[in-house]
Amino acid sequence: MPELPEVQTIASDLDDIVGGRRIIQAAVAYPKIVAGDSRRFVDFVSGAKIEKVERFGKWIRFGLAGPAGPAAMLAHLKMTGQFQLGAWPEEGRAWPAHCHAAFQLSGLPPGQDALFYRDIRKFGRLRAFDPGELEEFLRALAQGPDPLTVSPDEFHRRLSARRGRLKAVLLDQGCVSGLGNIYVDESLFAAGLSPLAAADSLSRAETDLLLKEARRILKAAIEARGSTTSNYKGLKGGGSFQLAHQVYGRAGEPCPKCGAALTRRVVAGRTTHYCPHCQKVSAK
DNA sequence: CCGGTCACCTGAGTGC
DNA sequence: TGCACTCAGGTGACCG
Repeated sequence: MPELPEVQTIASDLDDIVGGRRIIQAAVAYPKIVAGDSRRFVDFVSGAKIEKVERFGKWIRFGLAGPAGPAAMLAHLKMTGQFQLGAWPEEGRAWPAHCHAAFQLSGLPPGQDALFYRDIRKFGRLRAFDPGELEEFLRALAQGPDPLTVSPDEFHRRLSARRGRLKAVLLDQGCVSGLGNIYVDESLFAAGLSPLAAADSLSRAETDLLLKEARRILKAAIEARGSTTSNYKGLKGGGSFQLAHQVYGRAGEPCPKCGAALTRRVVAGRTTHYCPHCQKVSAK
């Protein structure tokens, strides 16, 4: 579900609401939602203090201080993952619908004392790490730099090193991390570049423009708390950036720049929205 | 290295 | 109403 702006919103809401609290106890209702052994996961996080919550690509990282020393919990929401507050489910009490893990937290009012991980499609995963494991996991993950902070030099270098289509390369989290289907389509439209262009065909001026437009869009989307098109919401509510989408979900409507009908077709296995008239394959 | 397809799951929307 | 079918913001495995 969520891409960089939505994950950023969720992580920031989490940091406000659960940062500094202790995990009194934890429970897992659907063990597959946890990577590895779910009882070890519960043992690992129980009693730990949540130091801070941050976005890392499309991952959410909970920094933990536990009895066994510093550690972390990572969450990936995939398509439909969410966090929400509710009442800690005592033994035998029903869980809220589609909730698969729960964390009872210190210092919250009764009835709102538990953080739930909810995920309709169950694609998301939670995982807990000690410091060594985390380092190894992040190394294996080999996630690319964040588009909000990558330098124009490095962005150009990374695109130039790849022979795939622009759409596929921007979706690859090993190239840059955080972009997904919506924001790739919106960024390519803003930069006037075709999703079908070869990534290594772009001039330096074109990669500079693409990065500049992607950042402008991502920042505006973060301001708007992300895009809500079906069921995304942060702990403090959903976002409104879907109202600013220029091409995503607008196939058949006139292009905001030239008036030609916007197209949709599958590129890199994903539904792709673009203007066939003003998104060019590169002038290099 | 690259692209295409499927798998992982459930629910919403559409057309008959 | 019901059923069949398609689609969804992600990613990883597999195949040619």
